[in-house]
Amino acid sequence: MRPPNELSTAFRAIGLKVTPQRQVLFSLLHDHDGHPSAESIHLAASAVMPGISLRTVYQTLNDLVAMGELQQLQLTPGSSRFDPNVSDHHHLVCDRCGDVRDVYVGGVTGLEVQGLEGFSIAITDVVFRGTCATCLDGSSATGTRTPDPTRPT
Amino acid sequence: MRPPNELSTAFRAIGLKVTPQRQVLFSLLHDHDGHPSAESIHLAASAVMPGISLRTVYQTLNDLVAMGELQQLQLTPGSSRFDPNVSDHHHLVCDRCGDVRDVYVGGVTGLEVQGLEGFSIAITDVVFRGTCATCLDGSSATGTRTPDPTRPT
DNA sequence: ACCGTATTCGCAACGATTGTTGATTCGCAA
DNA sequence: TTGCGAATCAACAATCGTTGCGAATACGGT
Repeated sequence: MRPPNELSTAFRAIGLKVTPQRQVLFSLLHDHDGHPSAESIHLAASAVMPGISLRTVYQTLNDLVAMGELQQLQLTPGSSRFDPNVSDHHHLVCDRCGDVRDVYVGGVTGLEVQGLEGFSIAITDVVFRGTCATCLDGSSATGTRTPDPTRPT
Repeated sequence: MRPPNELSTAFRAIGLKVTPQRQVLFSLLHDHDGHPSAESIHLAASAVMPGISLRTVYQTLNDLVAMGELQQLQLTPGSSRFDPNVSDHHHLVCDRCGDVRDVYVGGVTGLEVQGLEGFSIAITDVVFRGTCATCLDGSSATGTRTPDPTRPT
């Protein structure tokens, strides 16, 4: 994501207004290197600007996604996550704790794809799923993901 | 996915029962080469067995996923899709019509990943996003995806 | 055939996200 | 500086996809 001041200009350029709420979000997202959900962004924004509406957060996130300043990720069932990093990178997803991290991957353009049949590729997303170092250490100590309670163990 | 008779055996082997509803789903999914949502599976099942509950469809889909007979995909916001093809393949997603197709990709193991830091990779998913041949032809003729109605054109 | 237990179904509930409406405020171009 | 249109908020309601719950039913090992 571009820095707040550039985003302000970009917003104005397409007829969107730069409100205090949006500025708070700009700055929060710009300084964020994780993959927050809308809910957690709202939480963080509320700390800085009490009373900011969740509705407003969604609105602005959608605008940023539409402008290509933010990437919306669907890595797990449930909520979307938003990635302020729009450079050419990919993702690591921990099956245990649900954590998401960025990785840089070489050789993506060298993938041999069979069966394209006229499909025009715009973006290639690579997602590695497995277990993160933290979860490997504690081995089930730090995991937040709960197992299926409907089936016996 | 394995054929219905093998699935029946597998279900019994782990203490799950083989009901008429499940047999319908087994056969429907086995003969399916697409990426149906739970809803559309329920629709197809209803044609064969009127009155089958959506709840039951979800239950069985979850069981199949847990057994590794079915792959659950999160490719777009909204509903999950289920892929009866569990062989080593990847996906093509059309941004316009939302269609999903299987592709076979070579060179995945040759990807150079930087920043793993102890992360243990279990699965690598590659998703190509772009425009399918059908949507390229008609160019907006066949697309089902609707643009954002809240913003002027 | 019997019986325990899984399964079914319908409905309610849930989390995530969007629509609505109306009053109020506020950004920003002219 | 002024005026218009946009944005916000509050307060809900609504939607979508999915799961929890409880009573009735049926599978399948013995």
